[in-house]
Amino acid sequence: MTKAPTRIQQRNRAAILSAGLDIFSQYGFRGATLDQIADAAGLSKPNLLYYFPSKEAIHTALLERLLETWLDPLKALDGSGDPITEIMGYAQRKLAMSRDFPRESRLFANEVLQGAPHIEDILKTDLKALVDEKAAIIQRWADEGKIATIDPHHLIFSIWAFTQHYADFDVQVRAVLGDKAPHDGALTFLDTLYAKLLKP
Amino acid sequence: MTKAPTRIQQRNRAAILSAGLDIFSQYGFRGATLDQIADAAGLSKPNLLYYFPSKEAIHTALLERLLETWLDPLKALDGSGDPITEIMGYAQRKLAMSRDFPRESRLFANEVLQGAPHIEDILKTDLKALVDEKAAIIQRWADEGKIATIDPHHLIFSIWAFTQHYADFDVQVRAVLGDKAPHDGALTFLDTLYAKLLKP
DNA sequence: TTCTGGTTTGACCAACTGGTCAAAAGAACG
DNA sequence: CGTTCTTTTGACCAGTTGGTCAAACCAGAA
Repeated sequence: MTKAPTRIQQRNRAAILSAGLDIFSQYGFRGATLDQIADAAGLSKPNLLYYFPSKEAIHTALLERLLETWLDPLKALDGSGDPITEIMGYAQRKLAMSRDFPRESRLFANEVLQGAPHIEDILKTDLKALVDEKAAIIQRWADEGKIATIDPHHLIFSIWAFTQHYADFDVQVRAVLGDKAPHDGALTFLDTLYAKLLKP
Repeated sequence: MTKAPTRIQQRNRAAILSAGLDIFSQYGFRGATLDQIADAAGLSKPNLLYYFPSKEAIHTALLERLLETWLDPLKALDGSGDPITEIMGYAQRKLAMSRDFPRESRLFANEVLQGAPHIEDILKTDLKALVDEKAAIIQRWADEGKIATIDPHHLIFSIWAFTQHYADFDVQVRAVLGDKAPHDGALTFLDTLYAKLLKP
């Protein structure tokens, strides 16, 4: 039976995960160093390795924690709800995640960009199953004439691409827009875009 | 006066740039190693450093070569052409680049994801100027009633996001779609999407 | 207070990193 | 052939990397 973690353990493990998220999301797995993470967490390197057995363990813990919540917005798409409302709601939730959890989005982007070495299996099983299930719902809505006829998979890709773009390419978006906060305009655009696309 | 490069120089520099593109686009600047690049180029590490003075020099050369052509599709957007045709043509050219030059797309994505340390200035000057210029054209078209009223900057972002998604998140797209070639469906979807969005 | 178990650290290590250099090995050309 | 210039390489280096370990430190229970 595993013992309950002490207060110190909780605090330090949390600090390490937060620091790891900062560093990994910025430099990718191979580009990040334990020294950087330890420094950002306010711990010495040996002390960091007292809480996590290896660099890989930190990265894995982060990815697992991320994947738990990453797919929630799509899971919440309800086949018995109003089609337009459901799909637009999904896109809006995804955009909100991009605004509220940009580091997580970039961690995921880094992982997938580099060939998804740690999560390829999950993508091929869990993610594919979830997407296929929701795509079938969207397809049914199209067949019933409740939304326009479009390819459900590419519809989902377009939502991923557009919403995550504001987190993953943040520097570029800011460089082009200047001071203006990007997310307000993004939300308006997103609403217009999918309203027009989905209208039967 | 600089001498003309020999055949060997041309061949080896090209091999190094191709190998560097492979490695940098997969691991990012910090994650890539000279040994990997040298190995992929079929050269020894000292020999590689005979052609490029440093790791950074290879990376810079790649980014410079990339930026020359990366913005061409947007530059080609013609303010005197037919609005719908011009914008849809731009999106199609971008999607074609994603299909034909996925490594370049991922090199760019890695750079921007990691905060664009080497090209932030270019983004803020050249890229911003180009985007602002084309956004003004699109805004004019909207004001003249030739296309629907939308935010031109976010329209451009959406085109970048959607088209590059197929190169940058290739592993994820393949994991979800299985065997099916993604680009055919993507092109059809893209055409439908922007036709509906832009129709006044 | 002592004892105990969790916590922290300095010193250390082998492997790898980007990069150097002198010397050897090829081309090119008369 | 010999000469000159380009190309390639093995040996090497200092700094960094992920990771280890014994010893020291500390919080709390008895």
